[in-house]
Amino acid sequence: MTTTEAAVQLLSIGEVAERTGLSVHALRFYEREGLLVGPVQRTSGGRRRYTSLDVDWLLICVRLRESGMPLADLKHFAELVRHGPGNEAERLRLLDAHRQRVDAQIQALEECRSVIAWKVGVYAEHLARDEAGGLWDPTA
Amino acid sequence: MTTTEAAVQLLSIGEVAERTGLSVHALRFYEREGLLVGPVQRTSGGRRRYTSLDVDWLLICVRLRESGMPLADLKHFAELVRHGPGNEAERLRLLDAHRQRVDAQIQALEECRSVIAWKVGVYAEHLARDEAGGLWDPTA
DNA sequence: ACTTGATCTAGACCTCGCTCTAGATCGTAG
DNA sequence: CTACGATCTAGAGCGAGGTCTAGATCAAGT
Repeated sequence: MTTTEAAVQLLSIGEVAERTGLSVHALRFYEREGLLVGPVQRTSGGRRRYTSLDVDWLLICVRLRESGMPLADLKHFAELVRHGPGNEAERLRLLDAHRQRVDAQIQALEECRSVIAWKVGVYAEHLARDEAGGLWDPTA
Repeated sequence: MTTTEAAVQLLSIGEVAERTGLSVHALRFYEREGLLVGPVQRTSGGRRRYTSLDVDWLLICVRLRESGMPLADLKHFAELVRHGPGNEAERLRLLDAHRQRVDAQIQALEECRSVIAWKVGVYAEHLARDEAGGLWDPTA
């Protein structure tokens, strides 16, 4: 037990695709675009080997993307992290700003949801009564 | 008081843009794409005049778009409405399916939000203590 | 009549975020 | 050794959803 850590779990691009939900194409694309924190290791033959840290970062990327963060912001965040300690305040600002946007998004969606639900109700009631006249009034 | 209804409120495209938040370009685009329920009236000179029903429909469109409904679905919905009564069941299905997607979206966003909030907390605490070592661990 | 600003049409163009292709190479199983 | 699937690079292509341009016309103020 000297240098050989029991399985440092290096994953192929295909395996990472499975665990992150990103396609292998997207993974290569993200790398090209500078969205990763560090350079991905390679085998002697040139194949990518991802560490679990790489995967963790990608999982965070997935969450941020799902919640609507543009790739440009993600790239900015990755750059901050890449440049190491000293810019945590900016990272915090970036993330917190995004969190606020997510909050706003949730609120907007909830408003939409209630408008839609109300309209669903209108149709449901209409169908229940089987009234065939006087539609269309878009407001009711 | 015979035929002259007191101001049927016909609006120009610019006014409609203001009240819906859509650009005039987008309004013309939506029309071309068949997203409107009826043909928009025109002045003798060829300028569009929107009724308040048109505006109400557009406001609904805006909500549906905001909540992620693709233009194709919106078009489908518009077609159903255009073809008049008799297909309310399908309209209901369409809207209700969308409502379910919105619910799922809200839930997903809430999960993202909590992941982000947690990470914000990590940075905030880190900054509060002013510890400069041992970052980066993407999981913590 | 003249100027100014809003609107008109048709169609080119743009950004975003991937996705796909071609053609070569790697690596493992038989 | 041979196959075969996974991966490699560089770069083209795509779908969604508008946005913008050019050049003409309309309408209102002076």
